[in-house]
Amino acid sequence: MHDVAARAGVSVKTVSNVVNGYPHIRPSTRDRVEAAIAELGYRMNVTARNLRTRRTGMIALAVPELSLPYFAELADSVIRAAETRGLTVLIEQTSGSRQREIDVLAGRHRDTTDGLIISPLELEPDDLGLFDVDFPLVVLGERIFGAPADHVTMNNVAAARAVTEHLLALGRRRIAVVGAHAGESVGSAALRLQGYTEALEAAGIDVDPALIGEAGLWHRSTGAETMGRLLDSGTEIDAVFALNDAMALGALHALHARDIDVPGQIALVGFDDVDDVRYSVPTITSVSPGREQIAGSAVDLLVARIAERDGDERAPFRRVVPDSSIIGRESTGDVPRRGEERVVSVQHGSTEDFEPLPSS
Amino acid sequence: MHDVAARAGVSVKTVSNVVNGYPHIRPSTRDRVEAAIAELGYRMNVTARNLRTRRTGMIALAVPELSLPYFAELADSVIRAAETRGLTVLIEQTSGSRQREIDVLAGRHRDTTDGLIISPLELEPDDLGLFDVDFPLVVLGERIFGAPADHVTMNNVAAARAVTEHLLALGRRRIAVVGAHAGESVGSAALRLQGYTEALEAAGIDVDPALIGEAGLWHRSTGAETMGRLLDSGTEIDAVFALNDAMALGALHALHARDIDVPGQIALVGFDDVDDVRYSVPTITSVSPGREQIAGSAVDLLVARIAERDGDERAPFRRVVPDSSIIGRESTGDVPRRGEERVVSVQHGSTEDFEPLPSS
DNA sequence: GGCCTGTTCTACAACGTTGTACAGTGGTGT
DNA sequence: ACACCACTGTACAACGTTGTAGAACAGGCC
Repeated sequence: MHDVAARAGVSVKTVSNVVNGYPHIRPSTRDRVEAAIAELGYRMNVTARNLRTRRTGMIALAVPELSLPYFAELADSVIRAAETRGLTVLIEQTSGSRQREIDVLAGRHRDTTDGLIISPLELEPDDLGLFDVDFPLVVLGERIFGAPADHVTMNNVAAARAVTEHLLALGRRRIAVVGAHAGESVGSAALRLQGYTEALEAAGIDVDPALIGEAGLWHRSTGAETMGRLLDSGTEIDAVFALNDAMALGALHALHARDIDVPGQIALVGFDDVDDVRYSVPTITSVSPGREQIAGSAVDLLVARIAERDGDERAPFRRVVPDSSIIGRESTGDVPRRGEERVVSVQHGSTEDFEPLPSS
Repeated sequence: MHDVAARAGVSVKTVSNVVNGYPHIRPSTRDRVEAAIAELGYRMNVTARNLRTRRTGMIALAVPELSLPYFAELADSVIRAAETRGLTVLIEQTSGSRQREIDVLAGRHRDTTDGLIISPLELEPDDLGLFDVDFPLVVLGERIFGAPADHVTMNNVAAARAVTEHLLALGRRRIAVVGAHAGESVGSAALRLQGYTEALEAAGIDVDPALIGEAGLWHRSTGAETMGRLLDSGTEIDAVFALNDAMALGALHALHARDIDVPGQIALVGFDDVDDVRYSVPTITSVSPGREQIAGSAVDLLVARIAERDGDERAPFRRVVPDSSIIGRESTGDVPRRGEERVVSVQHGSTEDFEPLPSS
């Protein structure tokens, strides 16, 4: 920058002003500076600017694992959303490690990023205090409610209820669940199970514990195992609600291994609407939680908090729930021809302010 | 850092030395400094250090899209490999845009990262000049050979040949290909097709153009379409070699839609060994290109180049080809029981120095 | 003419580290 | 007794940018 200034016959600060688009610059000066920049092939040193301005133009995204399709697609969406707002994304894999999630919240990337979007998998309501950080933060997911940070979450209960109602409407009565977490009252598992329960109760059907299949990690393998256990138990089953798509794919695998026809004998529904379920055999009906909206809202909320950083006004914490919808496919016999799909129902989202819960 | 120094009664530089583990420090001094750090809750400003040292501890990874499972899994592996070496990874999605790949090579993240690992999808041998950059660079993939940078690539020809030989050994004679790129002489498509051709010729079988299915983008959807076209063409087919797993899954979908039994009527093999093919119905035999090794080698090569930056010695450019193997599964009838898998064959990799090709 | 406002540019001092050069201090070998 | 070395710590000047304050000038208004 010094060299450019010398060559253009102006001060260093003027070069800085030109580069940053400061308006009050005589056109002739601007041209001279730009010419000098071009001739010398000058490029701004981003690190120095970061140091001086205390901004980096990067945000961190902490997700469990990219090898899980849901998070890979989420990361994809967040990166695109950030890009349109001029931000770069740094991805941190927490790998199902509680300590890694704590590290990230403790500000592992505080200096190199302007803010953090985290999708916690291991932290619990008891850890609410950890979310009281001094940098812009947006929380994703259903594990943590009431943290002192903006929150983007899915329409879990409503969507799960709609899924169950849909299966009931199709005449299914013995609806198994794959992926329950016994004893949990928060998290996707609990909320989706709640929707399931509500739908059954509304229909006057008792929840049969024999139909509730546990699965700790929500992977394809655990989905297959859990489905296998349910089938081997001898319980009568005519439909399966897998609490996410990975498990639905695993469950499908287990059903296939036992020569059970889907949807002929057993109907199957997943959750997340990842790309995979559109190409499995048969294709799987799933809940589309509004991934683009989740990513877009998360980035927007974070950008707003980053902008807020300079002043001293703090907007109230905000919770965003995007619209979700059930995409009917072959596994529920919802489509006339193979490969087709149709929106079976839509659950409307919402946006609201909330008060953080006190942390212990 | 000033405050810490004052509190500990030492100079700022001494604090710096303590933080950076400089050995010649009296234990008592070290203790005082560490106590002061703890009391004040001091944390080093990474940006300032980056500016001063011209190192960031971050590397960039440029891949087409995270929503493609192969790249999501690759990113996962690279992140883990980098982590064990104390590096953080910045992911750049090039989204199948030529311009984005050029931007990254032009040094979009030059200041914020210490080096770049790029997996080009759009750049061609004509663009070789773009790879002559002044920062540490490692190239992945089969599109670019001879660039002035270290290169990690798969054992494409050998693996494809082995796949084809395996299908021949199983008695298949009408082996279709899904995903060919007509007219290309570089890239995964050309190399894998070459392996296919070599195997057929070695077996004294003519290559039938009617069996070669084109597919531009290697997605599930294109795999399904291409498979559909091949089947509708009426050509006799008893095996399919999909040039990647995404297309294999799409092809499986198309086969299922026509009630064709796999492997009864048609055997199916993919390439990449992504997690998906272990849970499809049936499970799909695939080439495992050694993803962990690719990621590990790429990071190692980059780390070596980064270390080289200070001195003026330059090691010759290096090409690493990891071992690959064929994992036999249900789609080729290679396993006795459902869900099992076995290594059908292994192709050994190599490491060699090479001279870059002249760029036009 | 004097005052004010707006434009254009500059000088200086940060931002928070680390590299360099050097100054003590104490021990060792001759 | 002296030179020499290893250890321990310090002062200063960078790294490359931007915020701040203000100078110089022009034009408009009373």
